[in-house]
Amino acid sequence: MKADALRGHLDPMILAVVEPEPLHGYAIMEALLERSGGELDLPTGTLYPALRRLERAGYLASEWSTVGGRKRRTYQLTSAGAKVLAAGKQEWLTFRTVVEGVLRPGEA
Amino acid sequence: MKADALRGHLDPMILAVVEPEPLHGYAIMEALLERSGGELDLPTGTLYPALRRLERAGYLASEWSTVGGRKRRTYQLTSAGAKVLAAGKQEWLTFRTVVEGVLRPGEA
DNA sequence: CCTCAATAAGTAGATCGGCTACATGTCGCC
DNA sequence: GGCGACATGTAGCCGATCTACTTATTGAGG
Repeated sequence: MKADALRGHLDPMILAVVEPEPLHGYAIMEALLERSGGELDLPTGTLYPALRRLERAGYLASEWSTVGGRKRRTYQLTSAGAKVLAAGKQEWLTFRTVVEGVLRPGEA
Repeated sequence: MKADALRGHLDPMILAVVEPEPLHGYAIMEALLERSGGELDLPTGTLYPALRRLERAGYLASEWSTVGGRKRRTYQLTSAGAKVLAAGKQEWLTFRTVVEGVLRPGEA
């Protein structure tokens, strides 16, 4: 999967995995990997800046903790983040309709 | 629809609209607009550079003509372009599976 | 004991595609 | 004459994602 296909779609995906329960960065990586069937293996240089961006935007809130001697920063969805996530899901449906309307992917 | 959501998805869409018949730039814009239900209104500053990029890459071939005093550059899909288009359609299906696996868009 | 993989979080800098804004010119209609 | 649709193009900005790097702890295996 090409790198820049992700552009603009990553944010809602991150918000989606922290929706059911707060997770720390590394766990978010693993959750994305699992939910995508192993396709979405984000480099840390993508994920961590993205998390900070989403926190600055007010869509995530973070808290430090220490588990087994390792420091974790756990992120949870804010109410603003929940709204953005819902909007993102709608936008995805629109985007999908647009692409498939143009691509007609059935026509191999 | 956010601007950079298009990243990496525009190329196959352009190739798709010239697949059935060669079209000139302006007609490609209109075709994309129509096939997308009015959602995909590309600025010329996006489309024309993209066309040149696709031609440089060998996926499109162009030819000038004049119709009603207006100069047109008509693009047609090359065989290399057809392969890339087919691959792009497959990649789209993968991408869609990944996003929906993570997003679970049904869960509003 | 030492090394290496996994866990955990981060930064600096490059890349590049789509964007805004601008430039050029024709045609047909009012 | 002027305006909107037709038609093509360039210059330069923006910013999300990437590569490559750094730091640090824990636990397993030799």
